[in-house]
Amino acid sequence: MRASDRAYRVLREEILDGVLAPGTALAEVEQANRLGVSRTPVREALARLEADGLATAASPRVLQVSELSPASITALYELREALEEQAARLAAMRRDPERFEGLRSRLRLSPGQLPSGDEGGLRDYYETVDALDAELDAAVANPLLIGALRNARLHSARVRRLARQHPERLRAAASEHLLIVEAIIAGDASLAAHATHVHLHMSLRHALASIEARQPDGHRVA
Amino acid sequence: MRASDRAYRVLREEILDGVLAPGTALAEVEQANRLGVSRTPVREALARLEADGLATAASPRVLQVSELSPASITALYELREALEEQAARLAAMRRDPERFEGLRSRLRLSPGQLPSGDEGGLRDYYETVDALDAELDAAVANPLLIGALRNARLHSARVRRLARQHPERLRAAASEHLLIVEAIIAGDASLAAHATHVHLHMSLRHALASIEARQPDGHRVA
DNA sequence: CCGCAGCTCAGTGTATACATAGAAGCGGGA
DNA sequence: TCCCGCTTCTATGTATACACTGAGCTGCGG
Repeated sequence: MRASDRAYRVLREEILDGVLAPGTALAEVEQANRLGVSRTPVREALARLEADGLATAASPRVLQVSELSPASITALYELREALEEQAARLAAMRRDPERFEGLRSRLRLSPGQLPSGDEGGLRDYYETVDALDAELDAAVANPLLIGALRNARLHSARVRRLARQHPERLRAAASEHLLIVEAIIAGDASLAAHATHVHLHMSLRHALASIEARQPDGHRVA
Repeated sequence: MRASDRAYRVLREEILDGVLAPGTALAEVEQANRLGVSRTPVREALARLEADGLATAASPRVLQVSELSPASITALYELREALEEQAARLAAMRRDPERFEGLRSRLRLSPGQLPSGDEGGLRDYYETVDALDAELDAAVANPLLIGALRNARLHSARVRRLARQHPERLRAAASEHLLIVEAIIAGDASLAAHATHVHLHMSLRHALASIEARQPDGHRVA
């Protein structure tokens, strides 16, 4: 694999996981030394991160890890609303019903598996959600829309790892996802879109509450 | 200005204008020689173009100017629907009404100025549309959404320059825009979104018809 | 003591040299 | 004549050298 790709993935993962906290300066030489490659691939990786919105140019010469504030999370959900409702609509219109049946089964089982509390159930659930995303992409069959969705998912993953996930919320999310999948299988575009809206609304509410609970003063998250 | 920025802008403009036709290979050395800079800034420019979706990696080593087919135009409009309806909704909710009044006046005058047929009226109209985009961005106040919108506008500009613009269509577009602006001033989010939907529908229909008329066999546009 | 000018230097922006891999063309053999 | 394999060569990927700008510090003058 190319060194620039590795640099990009490492940096991206570190930003998503919070290892590189918001506001951290991303200097070319420093990261090049740390990652054991030259400035050239690092430079390319940083450019990609900036294009993704995970890094922001604070001034012409300094690049920082993007802030993750309640405001920016709300903004993310406004974008997701636009993209995911459209995706759900189009998927319901274009899907091959059979391809979503496996997901329906898995989501029906999820509520029972999640309260177990072990790590396995949670990772399994996220794999199901990822599979749903993949099927949505396949059904939507719109490269531009998929590209925008992918970027939004990047930021979503960051929020997901910041917000503490309670089992009860995950169970609710699973049933929300189930409704979306059922609407898609039924070819009900309107229901798919509205169910997506509901899911995003609940998800945002939970994310904000979870972060607020963790950092009551709001100072540690700028 | 940085050489990489210049390279990016030149290449972008050439792609939008069709000087670099869809399918054209974008080789680093070739473009570097042509633009009079080294490979380094060209490399950065090409990476940005690929991130924009204006260039596509045909194989791991060859980058090409993206195709512009009826299918990809339809896909673009599906993305614009999602983004611009959301933007219109949010703008209607958050706008400072006074900032849109100038646009309203200009759009009311547009139909009378456009039939003149001269280049000035047309350029003036596009400036009005650009100003509308800028006011929308300001009102929406959502960096992520604005970023996605900007990218969609890039592709829209490409379609606009490909499709022949009849004065009658531009007059209709102006009145569609006027309705959107009036809805935003009135704070009517639902109307703003629906008016945007209508505008995009008419615009897509016109664009497809215009391209079909120009290239009946569909061979020159892959 | 404070403010400004000049300097130093760290870090980016660009150019270029080197490494490498993929593709195309050529030659030999069946 | 066709196919396979080798070679060569071109274009990308990476490293590094050089250029330059902007920020911060220091020292002088008021």
